[in-house]
Amino acid sequence: MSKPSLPAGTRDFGPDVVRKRNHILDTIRSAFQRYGYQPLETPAFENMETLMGKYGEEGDKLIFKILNNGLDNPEKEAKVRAGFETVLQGKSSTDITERALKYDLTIPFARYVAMNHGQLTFPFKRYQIQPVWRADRPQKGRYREFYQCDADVVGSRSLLYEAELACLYHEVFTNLGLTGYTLLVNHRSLLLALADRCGNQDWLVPITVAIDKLDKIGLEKVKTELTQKQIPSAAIEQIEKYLSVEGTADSVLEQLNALLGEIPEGAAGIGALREWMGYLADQPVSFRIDPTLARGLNYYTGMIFEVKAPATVSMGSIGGGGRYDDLTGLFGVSDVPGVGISFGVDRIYDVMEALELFPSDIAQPPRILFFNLGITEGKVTFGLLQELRKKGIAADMYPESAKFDKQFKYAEKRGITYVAILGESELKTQTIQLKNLSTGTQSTLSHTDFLNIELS
RNA sequence: GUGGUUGUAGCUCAGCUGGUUAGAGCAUCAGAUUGUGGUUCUGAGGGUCGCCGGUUCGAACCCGGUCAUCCACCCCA
Repeated sequence: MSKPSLPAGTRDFGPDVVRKRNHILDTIRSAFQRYGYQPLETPAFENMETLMGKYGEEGDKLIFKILNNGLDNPEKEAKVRAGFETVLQGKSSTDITERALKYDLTIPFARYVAMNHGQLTFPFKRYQIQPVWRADRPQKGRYREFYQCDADVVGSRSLLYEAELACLYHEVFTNLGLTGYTLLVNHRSLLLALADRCGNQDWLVPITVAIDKLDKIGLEKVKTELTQKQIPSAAIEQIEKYLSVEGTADSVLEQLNALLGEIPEGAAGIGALREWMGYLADQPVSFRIDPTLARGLNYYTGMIFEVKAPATVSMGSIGGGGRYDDLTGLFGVSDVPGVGISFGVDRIYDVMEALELFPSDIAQPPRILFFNLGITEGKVTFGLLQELRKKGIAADMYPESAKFDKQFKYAEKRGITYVAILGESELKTQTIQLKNLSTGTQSTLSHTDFLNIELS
């Protein structure tokens, strides 16, 4: 029997961790509800065709596939062998795997909307807090099973929603005490306009992939990568101009206007950002327009968001989102535009742990531990224990008669402040001793007085 | 998927150029102390040195493989 172990990239969450996670999840959930989003849950796994091809080529590789049952059925042997050949060629075959674990919450949501669009009232706002799975190689801040918290609204093109989602980010991170975050925004149309300016809109993907790395690898390496991707040098000059844009939001938009304003997509993107900023003018939301922000998921078409953790913790992005014009079109229902954001709870947890942002009173041990001093005494003690529990006071009792030393130490380890002692002599006098472990004070009380006590 | 790091007690780690019986701190258990904890003292239990093979008179240590781990790249929350 080998030692038990966990699959790579997964974790158990002990009591302390769950409490802290719940603190984050509760903060997010209550904000979602205040903004009028409704809860939704979808299955852990979906049909393969629901997920495949939605996240790009890289994404497909990272989808966890579930092996079909009954592959040993002799009647299916030919099919299974053919399917296996397909898999060996690096493709996927539903003859081997027809289901896969969900990779994010957005695509399953799109599937849900496509299946239920007849019943839904638009604009439909939903939030969803569930685990997702990625067959990535784990490393810092990257897990194979992690939670996403998404808020999306479908059925409207109004930029009011982009504005409210920015407020939502601000509210959640402020309530968590994570004030050092940065909200980066951009508009896909600007990137499209840049590709156009360079001479070919098909260059959108290679250009965005390269410039997205600017702050990581520097301008020279970005230019090298663009050259390698056969982007002509005249185009790279344009890109370099685009990348040099910086400053306040207004100044960035002005510079972009000079660069891309003549191109319809450019004008549209700049206009959208201006309108969005108008809604936020009197809101406490802070953000930065980052023309290099691209985001990998290829279904985004409008504004895109990314939340960066404070630079001191090197954690990369702890949230992201954007507008997609036609996500449900992938499932045969067109004309349902949407916009949404996501919180990466596991990374937020890591960041808050690193910055020591969790409140210290997050542990909730029972208030009182009843000592166990024998079966006869225990009967009375158990009765009092249940009375306290009925009154809503968290209390616990030591399971068997043991030395005081042991019972005291147990109370301390669990962080319990009060112990209640009912032994032979208290049994006779129908009293109980209540001791406060942090002050050391102790008093003898009648049972009724004890049950009415106000704990400090 | 590619490259590297590290695997020694429940946890964090020592362990010399290969040399008798592999250590420490914390944790656990017991006692000092049979109805009053935190501190202290004493003692005990706990290890196939990740696993498999090789070199050697001899391997925790050197070599090969393998598994796990963490980190970086790719990509991403």
